[in-house]
Amino acid sequence: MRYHKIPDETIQRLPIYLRGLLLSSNLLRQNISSNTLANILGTNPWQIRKDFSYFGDFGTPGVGCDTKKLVKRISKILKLDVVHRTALVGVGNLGLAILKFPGFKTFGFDIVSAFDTDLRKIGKTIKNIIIEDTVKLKLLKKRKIDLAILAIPRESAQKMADELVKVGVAGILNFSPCNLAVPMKVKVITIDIAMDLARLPYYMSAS
Amino acid sequence: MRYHKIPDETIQRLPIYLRGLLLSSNLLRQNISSNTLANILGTNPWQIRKDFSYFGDFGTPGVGCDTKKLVKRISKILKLDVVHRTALVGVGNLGLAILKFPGFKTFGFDIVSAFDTDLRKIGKTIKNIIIEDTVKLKLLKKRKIDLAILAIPRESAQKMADELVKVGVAGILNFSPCNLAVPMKVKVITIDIAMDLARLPYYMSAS
DNA sequence: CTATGTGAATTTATTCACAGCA
DNA sequence: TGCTGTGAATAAATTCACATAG
Repeated sequence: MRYHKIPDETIQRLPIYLRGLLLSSNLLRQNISSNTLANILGTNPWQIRKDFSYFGDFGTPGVGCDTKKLVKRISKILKLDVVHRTALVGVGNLGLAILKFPGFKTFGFDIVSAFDTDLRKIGKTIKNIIIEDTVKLKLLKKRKIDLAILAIPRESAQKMADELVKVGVAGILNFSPCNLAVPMKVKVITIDIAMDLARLPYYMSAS
Repeated sequence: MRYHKIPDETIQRLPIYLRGLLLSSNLLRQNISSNTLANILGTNPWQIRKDFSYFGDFGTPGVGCDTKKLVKRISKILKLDVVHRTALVGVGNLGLAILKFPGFKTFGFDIVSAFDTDLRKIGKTIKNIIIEDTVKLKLLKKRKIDLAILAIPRESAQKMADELVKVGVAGILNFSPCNLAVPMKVKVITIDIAMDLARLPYYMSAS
């Protein structure tokens, strides 16, 4: 099954695998078995083997998979093998947390611009990035930024998304609790923290 | 199909439906059709109707579904019909954002305690909540808090999760980029922002 | 003897299409 | 006529079980 379309669910899991592999390779492990990886991630080995089977052989039976090779291959599939110049829109508490979070760089995301509407914030510098006025959003095109993180209140989210689309952004990570209507060619992934929290009680044992 | 186990995927979607319904009822709409709701949320009507069919009749053919009734029913299923006393562990940038975010209350989550290890933060008050030392985590039991939001660096996440389990927490919303090993009876939902961002480039059109 | 890779079997979810009700 | 609710049809994902390779 070497030549096969990778299912969407597999794509969803690849970043998790990548995380586990990087964690493991930090420990200077050269090879890893599906069992070990499953343990680290809290999944099962079959799933991992099946997922990997969609894009080629890595494993040596009896030994495991070459960690570095796997990392490279998965990064390539996810297009994380090139640096993605990213803009942050909305430098509130959440925006700040995102701006200061070191974990993005690991996966090739470089936040190079930050925007806000608040005059008190505009002009300030955080992590070597000057916060600029959102009216200057068209700078994104010049700066070759095609990815944006949207961390603003719901009320203005759709409007700002429209602006981002206009200046040529191809992907948006949206933290506003709402659906964003965008052209088909633009991909939006929404993280709605309250929604994830809202799933918890259902699964919690009666207390 | 009135008496039927609700599939997991449906449970995952219920909070989204709830969000849409609340949004819609804010507009003083009494009834809503699966088509309208699908438009708001960016899904399709069949899915919604199918999902709703697992737990009873709401709709009036030709008219739509009673918004209020639906909200009540979904809230009940997700156990969001009671207030959940919640603790925040880790008051960094992300923790602050969470603490100040008003959206949790809508779904019945009341953040009543906050903890940190940083001596400079302990004792400070934010939103009427005094930040306490994590060594006092056992207070959770006394305060009848069974739900925790964990917003701390990965290095200490597992250790803190162990503590939380010890003091009787039944659910954890985990923002650390790692799997948490917990007893089966405890439910963990992990939000790994970098992981979600890492899925974006794959879906972005070649730029 | 251990761990991979994958067809086949099973389970689960999505989509369709339409009967039936207001 | 418009919209619901749901069996049936389709599609997809997960799990199993085992042949195979080091």
